[in-house]
Amino acid sequence: MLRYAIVTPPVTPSRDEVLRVVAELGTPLPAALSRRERARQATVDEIKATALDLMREHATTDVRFTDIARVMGMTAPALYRYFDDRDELLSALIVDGFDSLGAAVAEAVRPLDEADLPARWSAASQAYRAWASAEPQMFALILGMPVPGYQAPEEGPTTEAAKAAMSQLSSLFVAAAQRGELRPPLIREVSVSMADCEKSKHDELCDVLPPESFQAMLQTWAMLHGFVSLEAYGHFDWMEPEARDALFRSHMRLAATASGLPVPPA
Amino acid sequence: MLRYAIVTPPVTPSRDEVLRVVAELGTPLPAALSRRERARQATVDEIKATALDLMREHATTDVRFTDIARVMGMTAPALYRYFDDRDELLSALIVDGFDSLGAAVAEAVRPLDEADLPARWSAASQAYRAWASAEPQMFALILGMPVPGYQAPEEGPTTEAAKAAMSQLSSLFVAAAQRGELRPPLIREVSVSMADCEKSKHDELCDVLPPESFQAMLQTWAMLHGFVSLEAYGHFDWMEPEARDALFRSHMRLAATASGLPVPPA
DNA sequence: ACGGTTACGTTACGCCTCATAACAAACACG
DNA sequence: CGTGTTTGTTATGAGGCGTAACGTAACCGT
Repeated sequence: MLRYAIVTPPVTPSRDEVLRVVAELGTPLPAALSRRERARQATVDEIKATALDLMREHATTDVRFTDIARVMGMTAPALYRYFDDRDELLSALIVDGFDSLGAAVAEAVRPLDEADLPARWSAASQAYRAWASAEPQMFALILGMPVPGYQAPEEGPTTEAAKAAMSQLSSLFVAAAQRGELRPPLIREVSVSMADCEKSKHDELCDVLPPESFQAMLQTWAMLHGFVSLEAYGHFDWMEPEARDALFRSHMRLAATASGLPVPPA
Repeated sequence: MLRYAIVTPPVTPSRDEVLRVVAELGTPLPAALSRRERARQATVDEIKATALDLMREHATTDVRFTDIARVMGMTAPALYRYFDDRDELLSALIVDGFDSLGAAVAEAVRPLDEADLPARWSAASQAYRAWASAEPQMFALILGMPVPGYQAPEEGPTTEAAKAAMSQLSSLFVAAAQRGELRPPLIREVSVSMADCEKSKHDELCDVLPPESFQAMLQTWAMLHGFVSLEAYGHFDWMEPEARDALFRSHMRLAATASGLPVPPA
C-alpha cells in the first residue's frame, strides 16, 4: 500500500545538503552545527518531506502522525520529539509552502531578461498556476481554508513567509514602475480608504507605486488567484487542458491590460 | 458549552414547514408524505441544520457525528439511520450549500428592475461575496478543497447543484446579450479549443453568447471568485473593511468593463 | 382492535488516531 | 569509564468513526 523505499530519503544527508537546507531556512548558520543538531535537522526535514509525500499520495491535507512514522520506520510518539503537535507540523509545512511557492515564481522569472517584463509576468503567473496545480494540497493549505481544527498563529512566521511569497508579485509592478513601463490601470478611481490604507500597511510600495496601481496589483492577484483556485479544485475540469491553457493565457493578458503592466504579445 | 435550546428545532414541524422544505428541495411532492416520511425528513433537516450550526460555531468544516447527536439529544449511531457515513452528510451539505448560494444571488437580483443590468450585476456579485463572508466554511466546502478524506462523487447531485448556482451568473450574460446590451469583451481572441469546448459542454449558452463573451464570463467568475476567496480566507484582513468594500466595487467595475457587461456607475 | 412488520434509537464493541507517561538504549563529554 | 542528555520505545488513556445486536414504538393490513 505504502511504498516505503520511494518516500524514504537517506537518514543522514550530506553536509552540503544540510547547509543548503539551513541556508534556505534563513538560519544564520552559527559557525557550524553539532553532529546531533545536524541529525535532528535532518529528521525534521524528513518528517516534513514524508508528510508532503503522504499529502500528495492521499490527495488530502490530512496527515496522520501514525502514517508518517510508519513510512519513516518509526513509531508515532517519536515525532513528538520534533513537533509539539499536529498544528506545529502544519505551521512548518505552511511556511515551507509559501517559501516553495515564492521560490517557484522566482525560479521561473530569474533566467529571463530583466527588461522583458511581459515575459516575466507570463512566467511568474504560469509558475503560480503550475505550482498550485502540481500541489493542490499545499495550495489549499497556504491559501485556502486550512485543515479542520488547525488555527493559524496570528502574526507568526507564516505571515512573514506569505509576505515574502507575495512580494514576488509586487516586485514586478515595482520594476515596471521604475522602468517607466507601467501604464495607468484601466480603473483609476481609488477610494480614500484604499489610498490611506496603502500608506499605513505597505509603505515601502507607496513610494514607487501610485495608489491606483497598488489597487490594480491587488486586483491582478485576485484575478490570478481566482483562476488558479477554480482550476486547482477541479471546477474547470469540464474544459479540455488546451482550452484551460488558452483561457489562462487570455486571463493573464486581461490582467496585464487592466492593471497597466506591459502586455504579453498574443 | 453547547446551547441545546437554541439549536434544537421542534421535532415535529408544522405541515407548512414541511411543505416549504419539500418544495425547497424540489421534490415533486407525490400527493403527500406519510407521517413517517415527514418525521424522517424533519430529522434529516435537523441533522443538517445542526451540522451547519456546529460548523459555524467551531469555524471549521469538520463535523463530529458525536457532537451533532449530542446537540440533538441523541447518540451518534442513530445518525447512521439517516446518512450512511460522513461523506454522505457532507455531500448533502454541499448540495444545500450550492442551493443556498444560488438562492442568495437570486434573492438579491429578483427585486431589481430587469432592465437595470448594472444594478443586477452589482447585487449578484455582492450577494456572492456576502454569502462567502458570512459562511466561509460552507464556501470552502463547496468551492474550495473540501474536508480531508472526503471524496466528491463524480457527476452526482452536487454537480447539478453547482451548475444551477453558476447559472445565476451566466443568466446575467444571457440577459445582456438578448437585450443587446452586451458589448464585446476587452479580450476578443478566442482559441480554437476554447470555442470548440464551448460547443460541446455548454451548448445552451453558445446559441446566445459569442465564444469571446463565454470566455469573458468565465474570466468574470474567476475575478469574482478570486477576490471572494482571498477575503473569505483572511488574506485581505490587513485592509480596513471600507477599503475592502471599495476594492471590491472597483474590482467588479473592472470585471464588467472587461467582460462587456453594462458597467455600474461609479 | 390485534399481531406482524418496519423504523428508530439505544448500548456494547472493535478499530483507529492523537497525545502523554514511563522506560530503555545511544550518544556526547568530562 | 560514568553521567546526563537526546532519541527512541512500549504502555496507556481519551475520544471519534462505524457496526452489531438488541429493545421499543409506531404503522398497517386484516
